[in-house]
Amino acid sequence: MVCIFAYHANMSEKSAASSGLRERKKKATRAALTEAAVRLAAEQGAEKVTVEAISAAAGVSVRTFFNYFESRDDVFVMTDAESGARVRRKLLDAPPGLTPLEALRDALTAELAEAEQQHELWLLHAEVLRAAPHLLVRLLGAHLADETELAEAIAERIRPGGARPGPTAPAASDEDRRKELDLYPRLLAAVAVTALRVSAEHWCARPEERVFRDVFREVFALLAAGLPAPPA
Amino acid sequence: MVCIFAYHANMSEKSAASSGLRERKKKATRAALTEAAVRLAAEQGAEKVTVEAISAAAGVSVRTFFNYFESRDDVFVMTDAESGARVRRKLLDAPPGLTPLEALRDALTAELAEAEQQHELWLLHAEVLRAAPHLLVRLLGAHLADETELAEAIAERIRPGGARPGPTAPAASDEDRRKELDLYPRLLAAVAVTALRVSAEHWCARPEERVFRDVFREVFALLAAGLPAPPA
DNA sequence: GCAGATTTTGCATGGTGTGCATATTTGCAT
DNA sequence: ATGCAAATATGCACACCATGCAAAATCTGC
Repeated sequence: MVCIFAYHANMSEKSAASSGLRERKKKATRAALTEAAVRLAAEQGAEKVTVEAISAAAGVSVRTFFNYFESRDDVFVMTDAESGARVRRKLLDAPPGLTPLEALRDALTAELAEAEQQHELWLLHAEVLRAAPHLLVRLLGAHLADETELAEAIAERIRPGGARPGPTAPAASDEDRRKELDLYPRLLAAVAVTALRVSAEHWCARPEERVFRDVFREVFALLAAGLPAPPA
Repeated sequence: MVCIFAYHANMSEKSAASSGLRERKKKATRAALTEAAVRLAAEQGAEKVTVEAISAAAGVSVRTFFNYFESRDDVFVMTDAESGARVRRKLLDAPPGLTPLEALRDALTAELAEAEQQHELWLLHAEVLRAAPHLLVRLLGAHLADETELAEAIAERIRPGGARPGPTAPAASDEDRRKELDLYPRLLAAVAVTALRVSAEHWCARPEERVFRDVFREVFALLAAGLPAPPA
């Protein structure tokens, strides 16, 4: 039950194509489990779905399920382990003329475009999460796990090379890395993740009214303007 | 396992002094359970603490534990059920000259001052949560539950009486209430909660450097300025 | 005190999660 | 192909989590 923050350790260990079949089979099993879980949850409600049912639907044993997911709830999170890394890469590669907030907005926009490919399952997933706030919290937790790394990328973009005012002791452990982070990168990362969530929630509540990108851009415009009171 | 979002239903039902001893005893039992849980967790790590141990330390049966908390993890959240209501009240009572962001900042500041009273246990709690990110996520979930209500209060402050542009169909259910909310109040509420969290995390990482209120005010200043890139 | 409501408790039951030993599958070199 | 080493899947045992139910203990108002 160490949990949430380590459940893609499997893939990241030697991720890059350590060997074809093994890697592919693991990805397939993992995908089968998540898809089975989401489809079952869409039918009968997330709380009614047991690990046994999911495992059976995916054609593996219950024990194998727990080899892939630390807990039952984790299977409903469905986070792409490499998504965070892509966003950070895009952030660092963005034109230097952009403000941090703009660069972050564009990086997230690009990532969202890629996520649109699994459209159908994604929507089903959203439906499940709406009915089970409990699981939505887990998803937030997954995003939270990426937050510190995103903050580090932001800090790197602002001050390439890592030069920072103040004491520059060499930081090794995770704990130390968190302490070394400035307030601004942490805040920007956290606010960006929040902005993404609010955009998603608001758009999900009225999907027909506007396309998602418009909501997303309005949110970032509000942030850039300092969250002014809207005109009466 | 319905969870997280309802675990203070007990007290809010008839909260206001339905009868002296009963109410006091319930509060005492609940407090004893949370305090026992936090102290045990501080000693041996949150994951090692069983419900049985907590119940024993608090002098009640295991079954009684589950009368107070929907799940084992909930005991570590330690959220004051009335805190959200106080913040909303303060927000609505704030001087009309303040911007929404300023009013929210002051309301939260005032609430934090009250929370300082349980200083010692609060710090112990922070220590436990740092070692168990899993539980920190639960706390975020608790805050998330307050978020929608906070957003409603913000909307009310902006437009007293609830007059909003667009279709004004009477909204009854919770689902409908969420749909009716504008983007701005939702965003402001979410960002404020996030700002609070980041402030707390940053301060906890370097408690000796600055007092908490200073960190908190800097965060809100950054938000009001539109999150500009910090000076090199 | 007493009747009625509330709370606590023990017990039974089923789902969740982990360690360990074993069987199977895969990668690789021969 | 064949055999060996590493990784993976599985079954089983066991502890913990969580809930429903009925009986006992406690509190409230009279």
